[in-house]
Order: sequence, then C-alpha cells, then structure tokens
Amino acid sequence: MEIIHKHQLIKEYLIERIKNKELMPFDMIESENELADKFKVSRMTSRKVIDELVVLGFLYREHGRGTFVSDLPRFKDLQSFLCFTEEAALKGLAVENRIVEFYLDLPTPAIRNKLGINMNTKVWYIRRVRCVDNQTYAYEDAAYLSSVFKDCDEQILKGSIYHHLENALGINISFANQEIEAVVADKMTAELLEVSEGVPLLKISMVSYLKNGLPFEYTTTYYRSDRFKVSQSAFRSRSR
Amino acid sequence: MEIIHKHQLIKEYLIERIKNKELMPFDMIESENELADKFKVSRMTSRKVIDELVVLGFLYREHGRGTFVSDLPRFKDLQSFLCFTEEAALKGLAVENRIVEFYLDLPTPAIRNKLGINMNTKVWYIRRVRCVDNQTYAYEDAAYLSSVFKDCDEQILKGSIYHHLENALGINISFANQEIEAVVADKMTAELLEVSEGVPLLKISMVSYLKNGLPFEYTTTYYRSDRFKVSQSAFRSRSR
DNA sequence: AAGTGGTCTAGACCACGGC
DNA sequence: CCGTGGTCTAGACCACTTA
Repeated sequence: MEIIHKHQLIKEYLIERIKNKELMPFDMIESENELADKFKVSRMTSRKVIDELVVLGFLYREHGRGTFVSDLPRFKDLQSFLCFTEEAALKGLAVENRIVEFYLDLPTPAIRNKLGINMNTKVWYIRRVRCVDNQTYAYEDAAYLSSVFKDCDEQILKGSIYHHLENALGINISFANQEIEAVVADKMTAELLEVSEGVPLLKISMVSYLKNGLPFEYTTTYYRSDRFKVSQSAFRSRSR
Repeated sequence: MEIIHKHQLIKEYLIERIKNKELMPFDMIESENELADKFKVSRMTSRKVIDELVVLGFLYREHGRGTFVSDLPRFKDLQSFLCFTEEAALKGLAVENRIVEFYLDLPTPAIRNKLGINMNTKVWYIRRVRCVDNQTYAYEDAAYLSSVFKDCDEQILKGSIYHHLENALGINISFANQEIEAVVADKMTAELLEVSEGVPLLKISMVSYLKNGLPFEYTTTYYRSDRFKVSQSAFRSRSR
C-alpha cells in the first residue's frame, strides 16, 4: 500500500509544470503561502517541498523576492558515488542507454595498468550514450573485467550495470578513484552527444573496486557541461 | 552585526565532533530529541540541522534506528581541502600570485545568495592569476566577507589568504562546498592564463564556511586543464 | 513497549525586496 | 508598506526498529 504524503502531491505538481514547460526557467512559482493555501497544508509543508526541489536543482530562492525555476536542472553528483541511473531516479527521471558497441577483447596497456591484469585477461568494452528525457547527457567508454561481469548482454546494458552486478550477481562494489578534467568535444563524441565540436565536456575517469579490493572497472565518461556538474563538500584539514 | 542562528550552533557542534574523530564513521549521534533538549530548541530545529548535514553527506539516517556518521569524511585525507599554496608546497613548488585587481564593494545578488548576506554587507572582490614556476595555472575570482577578512592588502594577496586568515587572524576554516564544471576560455580569461580562446578549463566554484557555519568566501577558479585535474575517491553508498 | 526518525500543524517574529 | 522567504516553536500522530 502506497502512503501518499501531502508533500509528494505538491512536488509532483511542481515537477510536472516544470517538465511541461508550463513553468520556464526564471519564472517565479507560487509563494510558500499560496502553495500552502492551494493544497490546504501548513506553510512548513510547502516550504519543505521547495527545499527539496532546491536541493535537486529545479528551483532557487531569492529572499524577499520569491522562488524561481532554475535555468538548467543539472545533475549533481554528490560524492557518494551513485551510478547514473540512481542519480536520475532521485529526480524522478528515467534513463535511456543507447548502446554504441560492446565486445569482449584483450586489454589495452592502459587498461592492464589501471586494472592490474595481465595481457591474457579479457575485458568487456562497453560504449554507451546516456540519455535522460530523450536528451543526451554523457558518453561512457567502459571496460569491465569479464571474470566479474560474466554475463554481459544487450538487455543488461540498456539498464543499470551496477544494479545488475549488485542485485543479480551479488557483487559488492566498494569505492572508486576518480580523476576529473575538462576537455573539448572531438568530432566523434560531439556527434554522439549531439553537440558541436569544441564544446566543453567534463571528463571523469574512474577505477572502481570490489569490497575485496579488486579493481574491476575502468570507465571514462564525457559529460555535457551544459547538463551536468559535480558537487562535493570537503573538510579543511588541520595541517599547516 | 552577525546574527547567529540556533541551528548554526548545533551544526558547528556536530561538524567539530566529526572532524575531531570524536564521532567516527557509523557512530550514532544523539537523537533528534536529545539534540533539541541539549540546545534548548524545538525538535523541528534539530531536525533541520541534521537534514542539512545529510545533504552535505556528513550524516545518514535510518528510520527507527537513529542518525549515523557517514563514511564520507574518511576521504578527507585523500582529497583534503587544501588551498592552492598548500597543494603546490606539497610538491615542493612555489606559488606566485599575480594580482589582477581587488576592491571593496557591495555584493552582487549571486554573492548575497551564496553567502547569505544582505545588500549592505560589503565584500572584498579579489581577482588573481595563480602561477607555479612562472607558468600560469589558474584564474581566481573571489569574494570574501569584509567582516571576516578585515585587513585585505596587496602584501597578503601575494601570499596565501588562508594562511593569513588562520595564522594572523586566528580564524577557523571548517569546510567547503564545491561545484565542478567544464567551460571554454573566454577572451579575457584566455589572455590572463596565456592560452588560446576556446581551450577547455575546469571551473570550480566554492563556498567556504567557518567553524561556526558562517559562509565567508565565494570563489570561482578557472584551472588550465593541461596543467590541473581533480583526483578524489568516492565510496559506494550502502543504500538499497 | 520504548525510542527512533517521518510527516504535519498553526501559529510567531524577523529580514529582505520592491513599490 | 506589503508580500516574499528565513527561522523557530510546541505540540501531534505515524512508521519503523529493537528489545
């Protein structure tokens, strides 16, 4: 039985209006009091809804003026290392994966190095374009240890690889090391992402590890910078 | 005059205990009611503090069990929040700061929003090119609360602002929220960084906080992607 | 059953922005 | 001045976990 909370209804109402373009970027939405009246809730409840949509990047507030629709409801990668599908799901959005190609082959020297394997250990090469709401977000060029990702097929690649590994295969993913750079789109990547050559892209390279410390994945992803950015918090270290 | 909100005090209390390792990852913190009693606030206020720290990744909740310290602070060591000067020093390199301009002025709406200040609170605008070994690395566009960075002058800006704040002024810097994007160099930035227009740059925007939770700095830095990249580790969250 | 977090109310006062 | 968001209260009832 689904329990419908009041704040969910208001959230759906606002997200629908943003997705339908009924509310455009920089438009002001109803005030907290108006929302509260309209849905017959207290102001604390309407505020909470707006709080959540602000965190998700759909809205922003201006003290004394009002609450407005963000120009680009971009993705944020809280550093807790969620997979692409999970991040989209957090915002109530569905992912479509366009498979460019995938095949089993011997590792390149770079991949041997990153995954610490010898030249006879085959890996799955998987190249996909990740889309949300029919819009291209990222081009992903991945290599997986075939000894871990044993049953690679098209059906799985259309969904979430991480969910498959964790849920169907019972594999424990632990952590990843990432490197973040800025690059400009080359011809091939630009075509796949449906952007012009030369636009900026965030390039994130990642080696992911199992609980037992085995590196099993080396992935480079090129994110459209107009639709994606990384957020994180960091502590100041005490050292001098 | 700075207004200290009740939730700031509680936030400071919790963040300090996490930073000091008094609270370790997976430790349970006080319940919402205990926090409310301890600080003589309502439960809604103690909840709000926890909400914020959950969003920042410091804590996570488990319904019916309690609120716990997340394992994110672990990679404090790996991707510690160091200033530019410190990072260079770690590699035995010396920094030269070329001051482009600096002046005291009223805050823009964006800065008011990021720092949570009113339109009468003046901030220092500081623009510098950061060089290592006579090579340009980054262009930094910073705004500091003048109530915190009281004594801004050319001599200080040629060195490390953070060292000055911490050592000369005894200010406690706690943590920062960062957003990372990819952009291409516009004409002005390209000239300052001695690169061609259109080359990719890493744009890192940061709001830094004092120990008491006061945001005191909003800085946007454009890094040459040929000389700088971000490395970090991320842990797979245990959800699902 | 006791304690935790999750949702929600109906108020209050304050700070800010624009008219 | 009015309407906006920002903070805060002192309750309430519910859902979940653990003992």
